[in-house]
Amino acid sequence: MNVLAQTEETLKAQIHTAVLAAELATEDTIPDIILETPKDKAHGDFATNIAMQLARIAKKAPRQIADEITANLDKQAASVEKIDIAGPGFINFYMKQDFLGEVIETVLDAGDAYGTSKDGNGEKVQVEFVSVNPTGDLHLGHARNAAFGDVLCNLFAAAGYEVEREYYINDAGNQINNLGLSVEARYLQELGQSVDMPEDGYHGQAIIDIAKNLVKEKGDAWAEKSHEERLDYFKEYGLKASLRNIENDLKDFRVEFDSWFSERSLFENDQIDAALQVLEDGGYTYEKDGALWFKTTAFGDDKDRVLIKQDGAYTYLTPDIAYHKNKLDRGFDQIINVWGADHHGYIPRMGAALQALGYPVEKFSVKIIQMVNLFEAGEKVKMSKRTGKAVSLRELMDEVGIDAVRYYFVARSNDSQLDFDMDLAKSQSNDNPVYYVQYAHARICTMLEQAKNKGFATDGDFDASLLTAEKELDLLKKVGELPQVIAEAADKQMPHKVTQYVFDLASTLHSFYNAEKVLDGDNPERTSARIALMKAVRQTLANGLGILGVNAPEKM
RNA sequence: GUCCCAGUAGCUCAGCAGGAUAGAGCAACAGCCUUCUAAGCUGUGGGUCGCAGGUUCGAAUCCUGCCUGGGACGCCA
Repeated sequence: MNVLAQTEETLKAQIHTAVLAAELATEDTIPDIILETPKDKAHGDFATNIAMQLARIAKKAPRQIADEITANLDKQAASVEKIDIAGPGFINFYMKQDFLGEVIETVLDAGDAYGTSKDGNGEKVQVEFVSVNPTGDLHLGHARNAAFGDVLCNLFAAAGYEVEREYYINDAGNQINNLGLSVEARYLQELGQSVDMPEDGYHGQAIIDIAKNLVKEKGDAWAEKSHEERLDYFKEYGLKASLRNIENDLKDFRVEFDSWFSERSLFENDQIDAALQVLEDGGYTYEKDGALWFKTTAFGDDKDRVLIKQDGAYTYLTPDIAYHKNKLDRGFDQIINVWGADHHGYIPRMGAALQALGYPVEKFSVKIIQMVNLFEAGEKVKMSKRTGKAVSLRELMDEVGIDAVRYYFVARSNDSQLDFDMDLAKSQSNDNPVYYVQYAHARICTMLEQAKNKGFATDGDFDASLLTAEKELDLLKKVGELPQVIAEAADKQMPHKVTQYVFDLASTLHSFYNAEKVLDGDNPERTSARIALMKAVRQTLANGLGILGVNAPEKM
């Protein structure tokens, strides 16, 4: 299945055996053999630093150790052509030329499944992301969260985890009241009344649109009703409309959730009181100043947190504790939350809660997505809920394009802040690296089309050993890396590794394309091999882009 | 004051479970289209890896302290 990994495993095992045979270490003292792919091709196909690591154990000079290892290595069994000892004691392995020969067949046989693995062992992972309050449009920052979360889930799925995407709907808090008030104000304004927006109102365009719709559907019927009656209705109406907008926007952004979890359902099922009871029974709560407190300091938090306020209402934390309890009770091996940087301070108290409830805290983790800074006309735009001034996901999709936005947001580490230059994204969208990658895919598709038109066989047998040009070997090696890239990106939860990989592969393809001709009537056998190579690269690019949720076009 | 993230080329960022001369894109400069898509390729220039210590055969990577920028420290959500 995974040619490269198999080759590496065999080589590692042979090195292991050689070290023992040379009596440089024992089964107990031998370190893990680490193989790396040298950055410089002059250093071979694989390299290991084992000789340096053994220096202490064997009490010999690294280069001497390296000599002894190579003398004891079964080159034949490891498919090694040549060995060099270099630098301070690196052992460089040059593999027999055909070690990459099976790559193409492996890729073509696996098709869309190439790159996937079973590393995750079917472990059940749940990722909760976006979870924006249903009080307006999704904006720039949410888009980053959505792209990251979605690609992370794709990665988990590809790496053999069982993954579920969940959106937590905050439909029970104060903000729903504010939503109702905001819709009410906009509604009355639509009807020509001069009404101020509430202090904590939501000023975005989304609420205005909702109010317009209300007027269209119901006319001024609700202006006559009592404020209380109206508010009740507007809250529900606003909530439903907002959720519909959010779901639509996300769907168009190619993000679909398996589960939408309502905060209210926790109230309705008494799950909050149940969670509180467990905390109380554990002796983790106390009353002070007319409020109920949670001793999060017992688990390393800065200060204790209020669970029930003086006025008898829950704080935000309380239902959230019940929510996370609910998640773990659903039997996930891992629950991952994707949060904005402004929520990072919330992690210790959530961790505290889960510990107090008796869950292993390792099952819970949070990925923090750093802020997105918006630049327009060279100036940083301050985003604020109050003014509603922010670029929405919808605008981004319309003006920049879905592929470009998704790619852009997962091109960087989630730990780094991100500058988003709206003018650049709009005006120079052709400079976006996503097109570079897509172009590589389209280029291959054109070649394959040409091959058909010119009468070359595109499905026949081929001899992979004819692929000996430097650029061909580069491509084979790169293509062979995908399974490890996906496995590592999933394991480290770093989607941007895939973005980088796909870019590198595209670069290798473009370089090959400019150096070698694929369709050559004078050399039909090599042409067949190259066509097969192109098909493998195309598949690999498509699979990588698939993980990113970016289209792989056949023409550009 | 405490906590989190970042500080690497002119700009935006990779690299950080320690390893060989620190990489890419953009920008700059010089080349490459009668030949499968030039949204491409090839080459050149450009770096005290924030600063100072420490750990070791070896540190951009690990530890400590400091500096700078951003974020968080609510009986808001």
